[in-house]
Amino acid sequence: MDPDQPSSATLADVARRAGVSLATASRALNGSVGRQVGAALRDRVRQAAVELDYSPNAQAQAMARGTTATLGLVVHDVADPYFSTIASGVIEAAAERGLLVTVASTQRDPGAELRHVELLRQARAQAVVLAGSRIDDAGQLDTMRSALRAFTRAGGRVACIGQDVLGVSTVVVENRLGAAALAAALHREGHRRFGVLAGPPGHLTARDRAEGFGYSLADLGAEPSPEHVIACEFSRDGAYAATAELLERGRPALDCLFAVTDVMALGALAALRDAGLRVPDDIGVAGFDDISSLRDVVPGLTTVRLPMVEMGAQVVGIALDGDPGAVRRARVRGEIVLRESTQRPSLR
Amino acid sequence: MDPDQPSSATLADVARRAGVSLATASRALNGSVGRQVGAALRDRVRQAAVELDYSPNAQAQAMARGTTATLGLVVHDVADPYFSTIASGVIEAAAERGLLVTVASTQRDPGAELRHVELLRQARAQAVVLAGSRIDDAGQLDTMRSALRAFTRAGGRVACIGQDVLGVSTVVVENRLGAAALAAALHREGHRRFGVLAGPPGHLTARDRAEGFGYSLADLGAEPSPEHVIACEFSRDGAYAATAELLERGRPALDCLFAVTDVMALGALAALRDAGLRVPDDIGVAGFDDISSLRDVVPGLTTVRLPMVEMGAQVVGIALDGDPGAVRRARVRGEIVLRESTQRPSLR
DNA sequence: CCTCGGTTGGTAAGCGCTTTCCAGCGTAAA
DNA sequence: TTTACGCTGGAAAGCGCTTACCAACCGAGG
Repeated sequence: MDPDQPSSATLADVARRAGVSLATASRALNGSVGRQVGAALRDRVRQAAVELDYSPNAQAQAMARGTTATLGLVVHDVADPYFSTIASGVIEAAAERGLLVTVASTQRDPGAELRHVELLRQARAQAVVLAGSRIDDAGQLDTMRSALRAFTRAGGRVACIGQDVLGVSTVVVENRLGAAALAAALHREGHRRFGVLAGPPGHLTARDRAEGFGYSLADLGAEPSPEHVIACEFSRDGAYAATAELLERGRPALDCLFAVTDVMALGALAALRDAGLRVPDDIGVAGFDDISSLRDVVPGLTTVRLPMVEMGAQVVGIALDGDPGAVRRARVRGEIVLRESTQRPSLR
Repeated sequence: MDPDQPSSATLADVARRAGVSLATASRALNGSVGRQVGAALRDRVRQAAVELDYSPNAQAQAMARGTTATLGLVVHDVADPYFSTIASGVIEAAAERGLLVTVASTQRDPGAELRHVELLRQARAQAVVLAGSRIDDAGQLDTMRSALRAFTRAGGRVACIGQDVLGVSTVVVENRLGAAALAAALHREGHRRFGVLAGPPGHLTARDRAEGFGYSLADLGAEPSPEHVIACEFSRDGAYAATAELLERGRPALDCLFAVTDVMALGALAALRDAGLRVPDDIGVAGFDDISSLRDVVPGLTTVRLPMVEMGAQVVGIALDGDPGAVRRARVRGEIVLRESTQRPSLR
């Protein structure tokens, strides 16, 4: 209790004060399995612990027990509502299991992602959860695979949300199906001429969504023309720029623009607005994800709803439950949400 | 390298393989200060480490060194863009210092907040950062104060973002000033009759903003009438309900509605829209925070911009730098951002 | 040639816990 | 009464590192 000695009481202090052995103190406070401590001693130990304001050293416990109470979450960007919502689900599910979550935000830098997996290995996290699209780059995928293998070899568990390309347990997001269903729904509403803000070329999530959308339209005989499928950065600004460029190349006769994320759709909306086009009257816009804080935008954004909180909770289960070696998979499908942004009066 | 023995190589393994002592291996890999290891031995050790895919056990290092590389962040709700943006700043600044960030989301439960501070103490985190408004409850504040004191007594550092009421280092958000300036700006634009969606009664951030707004208006002779200052939940839905209720009580002759956060302003906008009122033509709406993903909403939301990423970075500095005992303070002011949501044509 | 300071490597003592193993004890079974 | 067994408490061996402290050994200065 010495105020200027910055270190807390140890179990040994507690044991001494309670007049018992270290073993008894440990058992009284953290009750190892199959062992009882006499009521009198137990209370004396607890009392001593309170008096000394004892706080067990989690590092020491981890060492002795050989296991930590940590789960690592690696996302591309916590500030992005998609990831922060997933993080929310992960943190909640982890808390229910008594785990603390270490969050790393890589800003889409594959190197940083790798470094964080290694850091989490050093931290001996029980599991690492990778959220965020993979990139189509064999080298990078390989490096990540071996980093993850090293992690599991050390006894850790791994799971990811997104594409099933790493050979680990995965919450597979049915991006292609969702985008295809969206395309079909829009087609059903009368849209025929589509533009696609397709995101970066190698970005698997972006690609799956763009391709699923395109394939579905092709089946319906309304495949978007290649010059209306444009790559862009995976962000609001990227979509804004791409949309602006599209408009500059002469106003295309499009019914609807599909952006592979809601955030990008927002950028498209802004660009269209700045160009003097009205949505949905002049052109429709659809997104993907159904970010909750964006549900109130006007016009209401047609999108594919992903249960992000549940996905976060689910990936924790997939990572932690079941056989350590087993590779488990869960699939989540998006739900089409049609709102005003695609309700073109002229198509009614 | 035994594949079915799930535990990684230890420093001892590395030392053995390199044919050196534990001490030398440790020094070669993590170079303790003021000690050199001969080049030949050093390389042999590094080589052995690579061959064994050695990964230092962070828990063991923490024990031996007496310090961890962890920072704890406690927020009310990671899914809320305000907090996730702050988290982004915190995580980035922490990463620059080689710290991993453990994020806890309390869902606004003061008990959970307390429990997490205790968990972070057990984890011997270098610092804990508390983001999120305090509640005006002497008992709760006291409990938190003593939890934080216990944390610092154990050698940890503490800082928070928001109100300076816990006696710890704080990034003080000038909510009153910001709200007052916003009120003045709106008054200057011609608004006179204001309504305020004031959030929950004890919520200090909500209160500061609502009061700052009201006081400023009082100075200008335009104090909102008490029945137009309504308490509500600190959420989109809370604001929606409150706005709807306000409208039900007979459509008030208001120029402008001030919601104490952007997210609440969104709820207000939705309620007004559902009631058939146009913004800004029939009534203006202003928020607070300037959430970036909301910058594209239509009508553009007048608000007070808070540099949330910077605040996150700053609170890390405040927590970690300088004298351990010192209580430091930084102040951040909001910047008024006038957009269309308050540009009432009739007031021009 | 001997001593001395500066290096570099090794030995071993922790860091704060958990848990195995053992001893002592009271009670039930024989 | 003796043997056995179930309980409870303690001693001590780690868990995987870091870091005094110590012992060689180097070349340099006396």
